[in-house]
Amino acid sequence: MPRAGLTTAAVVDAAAALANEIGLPNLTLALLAERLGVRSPSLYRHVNGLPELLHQLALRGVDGLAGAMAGTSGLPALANAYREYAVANPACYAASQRADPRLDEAATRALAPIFALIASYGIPDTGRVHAARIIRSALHGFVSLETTGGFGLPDKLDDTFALLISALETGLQSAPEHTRHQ
Amino acid sequence: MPRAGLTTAAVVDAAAALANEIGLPNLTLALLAERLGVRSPSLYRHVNGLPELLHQLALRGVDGLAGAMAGTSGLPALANAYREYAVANPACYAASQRADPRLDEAATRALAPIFALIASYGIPDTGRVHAARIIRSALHGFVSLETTGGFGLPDKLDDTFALLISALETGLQSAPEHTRHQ
DNA sequence: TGACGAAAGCTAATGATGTTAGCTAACCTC
DNA sequence: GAGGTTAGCTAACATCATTAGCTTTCGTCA
Repeated sequence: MPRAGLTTAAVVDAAAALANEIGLPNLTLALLAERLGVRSPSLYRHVNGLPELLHQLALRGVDGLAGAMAGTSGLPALANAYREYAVANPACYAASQRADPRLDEAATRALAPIFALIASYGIPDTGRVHAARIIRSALHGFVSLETTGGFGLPDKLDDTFALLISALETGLQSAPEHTRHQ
Repeated sequence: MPRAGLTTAAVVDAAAALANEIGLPNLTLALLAERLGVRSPSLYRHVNGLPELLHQLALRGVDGLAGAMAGTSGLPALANAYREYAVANPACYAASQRADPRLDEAATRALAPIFALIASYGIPDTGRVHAARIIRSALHGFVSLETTGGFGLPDKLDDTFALLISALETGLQSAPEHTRHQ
């Protein structure tokens, strides 16, 4: 019997692809093993169980998001990069949204482009955390609803997203006055 | 052996309470049965399996959200009602966000207050679907991040939410011009 | 080239879960 | 108080994650 020649990276790759196809909640080690032409206990040579595999997918999601946003400049470019990554990798994106202390470091890195953007808006220090949360809320909310089919008909979603971005820009520019109030 | 005296409503109630405590993904029929002092097969007398139970929770979430928003007037009141319901019932809220054709009717009802609000903003017909999606994105994004612990420290989250609402109002008021473009 | 050791993948087995089938006894009704 | 309905039970099965331990492949080094 020939070997499958798996590696940790190959297993996580396959898991990401499979989860993106069938949805993260439907990802099972049994399915993944079948897809890889292997029995499920064999996966434990490369990945330390399902929770660990999910953590790897989450890491991939956070890093992928960070990489997608890293090169951008301006809110529209950043927002489009965020959305494109999430739509192309819905399972990794979903995995990355689970709270996990081991993700903190990568998450901070992923947030850097957002904070850089905020700084360029001239928002005072005291308002930056708020601004970052607002941007994340808008982007995550839209992307989450889009990838889970939460919007009814996906008609003209691109237009909605463009409007969301411009509303966000307008809203953020009006924010500094408010943030000084607290 | 005395009977537990369960009903469908009691089972769903307990499931909602339990799921709100331990998180929707951790809800299991075995745990629910234990909580109710009953063996898990007995639950099938009242609920047709786990998927059906999750559907009931989703229905509860949608209806609860609709009820919370129904009496409000103005975006801040609507937004606060939305957030309060979701924070108080995180599992039902999470369940309600799964795409499910059987939820469409209730979902449409739940969206009515949002469309009523939008109409009062004087946004033209062509922009209302966009505006509704934008409001849902902002609210769902914030609430989703809050309830899953997605924001790091929950410090001053109330302030962030207030700022999100005012940014949303500002952004929406600037939207009509854009919506006419399409 | 050939032996040796690490480790990839296997089978067997265990415990948790959801689910179905069928039994029994508690309750409601007449 | 008798009889039927049905709530809750036990037994059983399929699927899953996971562990233990065996086998055999493969790289390495004499």
